[in-house]
Amino acid sequence: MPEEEKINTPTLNYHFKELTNLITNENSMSSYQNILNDFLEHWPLEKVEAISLDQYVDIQNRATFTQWVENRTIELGSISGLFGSRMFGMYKRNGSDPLDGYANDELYTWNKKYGNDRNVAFSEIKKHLIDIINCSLTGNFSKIDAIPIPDIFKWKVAYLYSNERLIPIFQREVLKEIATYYGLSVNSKTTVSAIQKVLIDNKPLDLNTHEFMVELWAKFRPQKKKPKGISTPQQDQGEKSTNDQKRSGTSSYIAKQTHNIIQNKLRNMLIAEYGESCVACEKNYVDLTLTYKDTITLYEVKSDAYAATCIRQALGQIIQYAHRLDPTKKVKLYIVGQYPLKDNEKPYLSYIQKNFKVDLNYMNIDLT
DNA sequence: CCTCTTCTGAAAGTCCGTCC
DNA sequence: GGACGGACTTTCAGAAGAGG
Repeated sequence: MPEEEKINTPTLNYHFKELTNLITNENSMSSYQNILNDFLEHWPLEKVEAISLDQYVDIQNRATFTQWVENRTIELGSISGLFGSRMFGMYKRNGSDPLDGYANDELYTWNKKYGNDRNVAFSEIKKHLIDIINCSLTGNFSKIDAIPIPDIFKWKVAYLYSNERLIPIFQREVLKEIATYYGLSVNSKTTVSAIQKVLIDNKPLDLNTHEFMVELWAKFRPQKKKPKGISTPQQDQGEKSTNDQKRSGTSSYIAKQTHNIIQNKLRNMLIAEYGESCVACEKNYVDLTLTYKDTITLYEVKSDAYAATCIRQALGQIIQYAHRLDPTKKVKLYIVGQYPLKDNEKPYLSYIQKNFKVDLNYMNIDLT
C-alpha cells in the first residue's frame, strides 16, 4: 500500500487521551500513583508466586493478572492492541478456532516453546513471570531481555514492579526513535534494557517517570508526520490558561488553579515593569524567569495557604533550578505564594537567608 | 574457506469481522 | 462505537545454500 502512512490507530489515540486526562484531571482519584499502588496491592510477588491459570488469564474477568496489566493500568502505558492476547504467552479462546502455529487444547492457546501440555506450559510462563518481577524489583533489568515472554507484555510487567525506574513506553519503534534521539545507535541487537537505561539517564530531574513518559510520548508517538521539535520546556509558552492544567505531582485541582492564577498575575506584573522580552514562563521548568540587566531572578510559585509551607515546598526545587544558571550572572530567587509571611513565619525565612549563601526571598501575590 | 544471497520461522504489527 | 480476538502482512535474524 502506498503510503502515506497510516495514522494513529484508535488505540494509540485513546492511549494519549487517557494520559493527558490523567495529567490534567488532578482532582480525580486516579492519579497514576494511585493506579500503580492499586495494582501492587492486588499483585504482590507472593500472590503471583501462587497464581493459578484462571487468575492469570480468563475471559470476561477483569480480576485476572493479564487484565490488570493490560487494561486496568492502561493509563500507566498502554500495551493494548499491540500483539493481541498472544503477548500473554497463553490465552483462553473465546469460542474461536485453534490458532495456527501455536499449541492449542480445547480451551487455551499458547506458544509451543512453553510445552505441549497446558499445565506444563503455564508453569513455564509463571516461572518466567516471577523471574521478570524479581529482576525488576532488584533493578536487574538487563537480565529481563532474555526471558522468553513477548516484549510488549514483559516490559509492562517489569515497569509495574520497577519502583518507577523504567519508562513506561513499550512499542519497539517508539523506543528505538527515542534512543536514537538521545544518541544511542540502535540496531536489531539493541536490547530494551539498554534503551531503557538511556531513557532513565536522560530523565530531567524535575520530572517523575510518568511525566517524562507523557512528554516523550507526545513527542515520539507514532503519527503521520514526525513532529520535529514540539514545544519543549525551554520555550516560553506564553500566558498559561488557568484552565489548562500542566504537569504536576499530587496537587489538587484547586491548588493547580490557584497556582496558575498567581503565576499569570505575577507574569503580567513583571511584564508591566520590565517588558515582555525579559520574562519567560515555564522555561526549564521554572514557573517564571526574569532576566534583567545582569541579574536572573527565578520565581517559584506555590499555592499553599501558608507562606512557610510554600517556602518548604519550593526550596529544594528552586535551588536545583538555580545551580544550572550562568554562573557569571547574579541570581535572585523568589518563592511566591498567595499570602504574606506571618510574624511567626519570618524567623524561618531569616534563618535560611542568614545561613545559606543564596539570595532568596519570599513574596506574595494578593488574589483578592 | 569466505562472502553474499536466499530461505525460513518467529515475532511484531495491521486489519477487520463479531459481539456487546 | 469500542473492545476483542483471530487472520493476514511485514520484518528480521539466523540458517542454509551458492558461488568464487
